[in-house]
Amino acid sequence: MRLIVARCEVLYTGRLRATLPEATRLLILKADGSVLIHADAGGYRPLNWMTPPTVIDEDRERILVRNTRDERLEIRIAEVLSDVTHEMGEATPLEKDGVERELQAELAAQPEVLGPGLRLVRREWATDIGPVDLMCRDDHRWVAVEVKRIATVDAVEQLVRYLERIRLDPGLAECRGILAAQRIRPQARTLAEARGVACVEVDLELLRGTREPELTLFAV
Amino acid sequence: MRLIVARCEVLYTGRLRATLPEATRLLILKADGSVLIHADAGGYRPLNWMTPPTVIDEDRERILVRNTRDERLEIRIAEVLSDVTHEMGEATPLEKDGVERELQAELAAQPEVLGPGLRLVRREWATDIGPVDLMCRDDHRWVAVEVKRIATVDAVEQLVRYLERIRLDPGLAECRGILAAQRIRPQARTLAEARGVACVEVDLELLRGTREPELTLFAV
DNA sequence: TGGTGGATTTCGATC
DNA sequence: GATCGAAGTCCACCA
Repeated sequence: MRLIVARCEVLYTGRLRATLPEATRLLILKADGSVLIHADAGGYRPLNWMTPPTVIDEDRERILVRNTRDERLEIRIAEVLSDVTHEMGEATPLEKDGVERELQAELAAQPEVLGPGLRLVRREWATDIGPVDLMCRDDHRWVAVEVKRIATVDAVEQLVRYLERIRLDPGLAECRGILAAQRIRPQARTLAEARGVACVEVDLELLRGTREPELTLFAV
Repeated sequence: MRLIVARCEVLYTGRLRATLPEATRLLILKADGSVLIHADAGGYRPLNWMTPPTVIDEDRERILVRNTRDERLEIRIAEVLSDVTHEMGEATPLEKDGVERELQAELAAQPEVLGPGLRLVRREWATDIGPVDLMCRDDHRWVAVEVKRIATVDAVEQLVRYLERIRLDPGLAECRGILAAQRIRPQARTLAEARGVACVEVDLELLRGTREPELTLFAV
């Protein structure tokens, strides 16, 4: 990894055109061909960047980065303040503990929190336009469940599309829908009501807790 | 801006839990409180990060970053290979030339590419659920246009929602819809057809060119 | 401050 | 390779 601190001007053309007037910035050239340009503020996203694969041409005044899709990042160097290279060794991947995925797993394990008597029939129930997250039953009807971390109107419409398809099957014509999410936006709630879809807000921490009662019972 | 190259292990808890096993990485501590952890590969996105506002506690073995929403980034330092600070001065903002925005501007300037006789009435035509990108007319009817860079089924449904609202006005009851995009996904095209919405794929470079014909006529 | 929609979204799974 | 949905999405705009 090469780290350059330099006064520079930057021009990007590709999916859009963008220019950065001359200022001091950090340039990161990664081993895989990634090039990032960071200012000393502005959060986690670079001002400009180019993702691999790239070809990098460099001389004293300019670093030109190109990729295979006609995108072009030109860094015009006015003054180099620092230019160091570090060997970093191999990359170890990030391990994450789900989000929507985990929510879906918890709800699959305890569907009754979505409604009395609800039991799981299948996760990822296939329809011809894609899988519904959970297919369940209660004592009377089939229930299709769409799981989101944050549910917007899009989630409602996604579920409604699935329901349209599911109900084409005579045996599933009475299938109802539940939108389950950690958070349901007001517009989504309104649309869901209009479309006859039920909304359930669920608390992931709580779900985790109810599955391992011994952990919460003896917690201080 | 402070740049630290160190062997370290990282733990994030907040919206999810994530761990990074010990390896050599670049730590960036920005003046505004942003903290980024980058590997020597993997494109423009940090492995872990924290966006401002943050509180940073540091000692020899550990950097602990917290924000106001119970998120927590703990960097356990095994060995510091480099630790430098650079003054970067104030940030000059990135100037960009649209994307969807520019596409919308080009189509507003030459709506006839969307259909014969089409003329612009208003950009950002207000409805009670948000603005339609372009409202036009041809010789017979009103035409609502939704502009996207890439159009998915969501774009079709967004336009259909607008049309529902627009047609409530008796003078606009006959309004038709056009989905205009650089690229229209097959599913979007299918749904658009089912919903009676027209699709037009447009080429931004071509639009730019047709507006400045002298540039293309005399190009080598 | 919260909601909504765009992004050079990126990223991954799946077909 | 194309497509579709999720993301610690982030981010800006607007009420």
